[in-house]
Amino acid sequence: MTTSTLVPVFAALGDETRWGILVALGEGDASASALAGRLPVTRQAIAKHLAVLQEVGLVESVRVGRELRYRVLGAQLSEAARRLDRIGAEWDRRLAGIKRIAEEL
Amino acid sequence: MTTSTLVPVFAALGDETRWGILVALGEGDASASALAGRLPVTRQAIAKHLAVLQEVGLVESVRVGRELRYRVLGAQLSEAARRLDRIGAEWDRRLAGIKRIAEEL
DNA sequence: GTTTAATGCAACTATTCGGTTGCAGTAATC
DNA sequence: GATTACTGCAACCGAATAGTTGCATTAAAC
Repeated sequence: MTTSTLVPVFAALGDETRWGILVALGEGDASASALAGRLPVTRQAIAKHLAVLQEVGLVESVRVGRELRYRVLGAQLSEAARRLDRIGAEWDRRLAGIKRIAEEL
Repeated sequence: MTTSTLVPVFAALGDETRWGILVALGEGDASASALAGRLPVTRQAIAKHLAVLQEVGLVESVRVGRELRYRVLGAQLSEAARRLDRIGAEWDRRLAGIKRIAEEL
């Protein structure tokens, strides 16, 4: 159960502004400047958030002329979801086992 | 797509120590004091983390004599995973749509 | 080539957060 | 009832973080 790379992903997802960015990017790829026009924070704040999101692989960037466009990587979200679900299921299995043992006493 | 209650859950999951607590609780229910014996932080630090985890519904507590035992709620993890997966799939669908439109130009 | 519009970098601030120590309260146990 | 062992609360500290402003840089557009 390697949670090594998983924890930073959740940390990245644990911020409202970053979700605002992800949702905005869901409408289509956009640059930090473009996003700044839609969200109530400065371009620089958004650039920092995008760096965090890119660091954990939730977005990727592509140069288009003089702008840097960002794209959401939905597959990475699904991957994190899959791993989380397996951990949750494992815990339920163990708890069920513990409960069964307790009831047999 | 109500992410309202979801974001704090991810914030809670974005900390290594809290994962340590969750994993330890996976071995069986335990009190903050008991967990302090297994993890490299003080009982009070663990108590704070447990409060965070309980706040977002990832653990629940039960009084047993003079101790407060905590239990992991794996189903909550799975629920969060399910919601995350749906969001990821939705984004992939949108991106595929955008890509298709772009290719048709 | 000058202008324009984007990104990159740096410094600074306020707040949050993870952690600690210390002590008060409370409920079993003997 | 005194002791023991757990929880609860509060103050404090350092580091990280979310945000800002300001300026330098770079590349397109005219």
